[in-house]
Amino acid sequence: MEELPLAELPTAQTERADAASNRQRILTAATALFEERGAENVSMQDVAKAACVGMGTMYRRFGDRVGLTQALLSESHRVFQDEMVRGLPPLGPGAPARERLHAFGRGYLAILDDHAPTLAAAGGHPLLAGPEEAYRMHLGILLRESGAAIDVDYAIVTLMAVFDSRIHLHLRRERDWPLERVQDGWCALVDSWLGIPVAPRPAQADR
Amino acid sequence: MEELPLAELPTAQTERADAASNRQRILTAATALFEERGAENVSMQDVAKAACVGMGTMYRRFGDRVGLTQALLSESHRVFQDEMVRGLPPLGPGAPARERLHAFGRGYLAILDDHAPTLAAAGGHPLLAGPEEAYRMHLGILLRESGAAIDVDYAIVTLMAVFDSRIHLHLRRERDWPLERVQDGWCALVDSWLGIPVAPRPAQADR
DNA sequence: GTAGGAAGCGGAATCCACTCCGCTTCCTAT
DNA sequence: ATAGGAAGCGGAGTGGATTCCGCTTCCTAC
Repeated sequence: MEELPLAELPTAQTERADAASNRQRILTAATALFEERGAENVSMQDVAKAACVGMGTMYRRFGDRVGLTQALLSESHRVFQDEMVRGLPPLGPGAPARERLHAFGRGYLAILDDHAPTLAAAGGHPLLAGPEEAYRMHLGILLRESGAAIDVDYAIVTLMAVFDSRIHLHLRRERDWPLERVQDGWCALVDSWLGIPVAPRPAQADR
Repeated sequence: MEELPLAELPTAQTERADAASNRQRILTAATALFEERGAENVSMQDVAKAACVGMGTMYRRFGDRVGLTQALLSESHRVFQDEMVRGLPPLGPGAPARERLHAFGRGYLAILDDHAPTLAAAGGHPLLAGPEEAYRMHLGILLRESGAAIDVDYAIVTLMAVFDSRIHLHLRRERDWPLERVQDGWCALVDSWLGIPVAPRPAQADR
């Protein structure tokens, strides 16, 4: 079956005890602060101070702000990726490629919807940064499975480009689109790539 | 015919003489520095110093780094937008919507290809920042003209999302895609949205 | 139990984008 | 010509991410 690298939790193992405790302290502090004031009003200093830790520690652990943010989100992603690979259809194996793609998009966008502000404050991009490799792969497998005669890698780019947190926020906040419209749009994009004529507009074909 | 707001050049008129000369000085200095060292190695300070101008002036004039960058590119865009609205087919009026869309994408990507590093250093996004309104509108008109039964606004988002400079750089540099592959991909995306079956892969149907 | 060195730590220093504000320069209306 | 005030100016100041590096703490091998 599919062999995807799950978002790896940095299980201690090679990690020194004090380091592990610091990581935890930082994550806890960051979660609390982000929730309390919104990520865009929290500086790395703030987190360090709240965690009683120096800047060096934060950066040794997480690399940069994007890294910290991703670590914060990794739990959601681990769960989601697990459902993707091992869960029930339509997200998990068993359903036809198109259904799985739709389920994936709706799920991913739902998660993104929760975290877009935090992500936007950090500035990363899903297509480019780290742990989303698994998603690219998943999409690739399903698109190929569907048999459409397309440049699959480019299709993946288009499918993930709209996962940009800034774009998502723009649609949701500036333009006031309901999440469902974004999700429907994404599913329509999938259908386009698969060469499926035109879901005759929301007769609620799926979901 | 189409009524698009061209990228307005800040024609003096209301602008004081000293201000105009400073603007020019800044643009010249920025162009030179960006070319010389690459935009990512040039700070706003550097530009101000080279232009013999204070920071206040730079920011009064251009708002922020994205603004400065856009001003630098505005000439290319003005020309391109003019061709779009008044030029010859297939980019200009006269050709069928699909041809015009393809020509638009190829042209836009060609420009982006020249300026992606500069844009990436500034951090803006075409979908979100300023003068690209005209492009959104243009795409909207053509997509509607084509008669496809789609969520045109969402389609526009997908079409412009891949104009992100970071994504473009990623494809061109990290993945080493030739520009033409990106352009072909974009045209295929258009065709998908238009419900055009599958250009049987590069038999060079258009361009 | 302990020495040694790798891994980790703290926080000051650096680099930058962007803001603030008192001073200066245009340009227009007299 | 020229006064008045709006528009513009410079550059120090602010806040935040990220880096640097000398010091400390683990933990392993004896």
